[in-house]
Amino acid sequence: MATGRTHRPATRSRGIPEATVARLPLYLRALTALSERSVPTVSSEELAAAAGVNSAKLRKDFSYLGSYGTRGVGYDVEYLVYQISRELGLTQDWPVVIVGIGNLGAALANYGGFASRGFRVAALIDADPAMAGKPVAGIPVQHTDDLEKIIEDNGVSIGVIATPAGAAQQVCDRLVAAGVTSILNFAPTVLSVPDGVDVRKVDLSIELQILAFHEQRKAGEEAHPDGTGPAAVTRESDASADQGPDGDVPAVMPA
Amino acid sequence: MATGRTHRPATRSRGIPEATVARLPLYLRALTALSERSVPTVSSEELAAAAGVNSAKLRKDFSYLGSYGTRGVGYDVEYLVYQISRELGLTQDWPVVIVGIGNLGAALANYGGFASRGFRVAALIDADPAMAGKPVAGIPVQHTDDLEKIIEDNGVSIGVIATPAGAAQQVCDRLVAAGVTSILNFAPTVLSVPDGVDVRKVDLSIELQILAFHEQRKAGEEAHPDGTGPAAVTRESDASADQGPDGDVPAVMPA
DNA sequence: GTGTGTGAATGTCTTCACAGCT
DNA sequence: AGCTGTGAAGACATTCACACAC
Repeated sequence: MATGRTHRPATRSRGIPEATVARLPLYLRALTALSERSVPTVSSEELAAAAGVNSAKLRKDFSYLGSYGTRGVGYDVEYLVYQISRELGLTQDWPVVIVGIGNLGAALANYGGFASRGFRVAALIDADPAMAGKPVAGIPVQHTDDLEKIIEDNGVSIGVIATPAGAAQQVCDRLVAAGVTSILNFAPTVLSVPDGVDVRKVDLSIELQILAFHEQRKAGEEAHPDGTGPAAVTRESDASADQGPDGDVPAVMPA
Repeated sequence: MATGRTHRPATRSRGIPEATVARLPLYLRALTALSERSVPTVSSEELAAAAGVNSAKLRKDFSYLGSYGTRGVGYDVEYLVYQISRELGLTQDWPVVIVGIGNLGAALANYGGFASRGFRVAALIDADPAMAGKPVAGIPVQHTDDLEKIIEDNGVSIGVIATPAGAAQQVCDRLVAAGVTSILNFAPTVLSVPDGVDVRKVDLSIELQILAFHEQRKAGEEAHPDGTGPAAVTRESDASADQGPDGDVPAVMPA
């Protein structure tokens, strides 16, 4: 299953921290915008503001890549764009397949940010025979039966799953068996994959739930300017259980 | 990533760790599935496997909510579903507006995972006059001109931005001025918001770039048959997943 | 003077391992 | 005997603050 791995030995000095990797695309976007406006150099302070992080973090992140700045001056925009692109592997072309061409799949297929970042939609795949041949975003949809051939013919190593939850694991298994080693999963399910396959997961529902948590907290705390927040946790007592400011009525929710 | 809140003051002593909050929806989904199969109790080990995390982490997470388990036995499924729902604020109804009804906005409007989790699409808003009145997912699209009125009339506090990048900040400003305090941003741009407004961001392009980074690394190091090679990843990230049992399609993406 | 690069300090998250309850 | 709940240890991430290069 997806979890795993009791042993991950010490990171060799070569590795870039995961948190840093996750921010590189952010910096890259900000730099690209500067590049388009022909801005030659930028300071950590300015770039950090554009990327929405603080400058100390940005400098620390860049320090893992190397010393690409000039003290007293800042960073050369074009040079940094290249270095980050290279580090992320975007100087090469990544063919990608999208499986599941429903509302979401179509939206993804139409997404313009692909080509500009080294990604190319190599194929669209759907299980519905009625979809086969229909062009979406200018690319004809192909049937799931041909999935393996499509992967192999195009040398695809990155797959995007936009199917309903029920189909996701099966699609995933076929993708992996055909040679895909990185998966971006939009289906609301936990995928299990063999070791060495990378899965990232995006789900609207989770994001909204996290927002709801903070939203609820705001509402509950606006009567506590001192920060004493609503009721301390109900340790021990499993009977009473209540803490929210507004006593909500029970009833476990439906699915 | 996602901004937990632009700058949370140091006064956070009673709170649930952000990392834990981000996993609660995951547990909730696994529990909901168990509930539907009428499973009465579950151990931390089993539930952890279903949610794709390890059991120590899960127990620690639950310990922040209270002592809801029974030693030697496990957790009562229904009870936990209720407790987590309440903690996340899902026992109440959250009206949500979606702004920008393009491919992505339509996909979001059609997303089934809303209602099942306490979210209700109160309105769809688009700047294109040609869209006005057209029903998407059974809900008529309204024009941007009426944004403020819609927000106020429906008591909306959560907004979803699915517009092109160029329009996002402006839409955001209007949402915030009208009273929205939580925003889920699908546009590939950094939004600036006043203190007290919570923004989370979902960006397809970033997810793909992170995958490309690891993919490149695998390719570069595949000469390590002894296992010294690249760490098995199976990422979880901060923008992740969830949802209900069958066939919902989540969505995401920038323009 | 200006702004980078980075050790050291601080804070957060995960994992371990076991005491304690059922 | 079994499984939770949690201090303590460890890994990881962020922030501080300043020496150093330009």
